[in-house]
Amino acid sequence: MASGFDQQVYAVVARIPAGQLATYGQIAELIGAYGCARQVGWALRRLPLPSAVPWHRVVNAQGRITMCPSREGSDWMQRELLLAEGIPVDAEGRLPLRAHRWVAEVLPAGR
DNA sequence: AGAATGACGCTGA
DNA sequence: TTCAGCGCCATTC
Repeated sequence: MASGFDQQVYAVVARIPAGQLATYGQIAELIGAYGCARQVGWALRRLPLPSAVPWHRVVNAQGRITMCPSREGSDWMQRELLLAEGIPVDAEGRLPLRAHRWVAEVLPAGR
């Protein structure tokens, strides 16, 4: 069952604009759970597919898709979805995170 | 209740 | 830049 934590994660992920990326740690921090980046990963793991949440826009701070056998290949699906968003993903799962970094618009008039 | 695991992050080598 | 180790914290056995 999706716990409140999971709902918060989905809510934040849903705020990520198309073509932009966010990290697990960033999501965790936005929901007030700094240091719980792993829990964010679990929330996405429990996320059934297909889902209305753009989970594919969430990657690790290393700027690479977390390729893990526990995902039953959903990691490669994420790569396909990112390519569809216009984000070039390397065969090793690496992507231009710095160029597509999503910045939560909660700051006063950026810049 | 205790120990092990995990879609992570950071620092050091 | 890549690899290894340690730390955080909730979930699972």
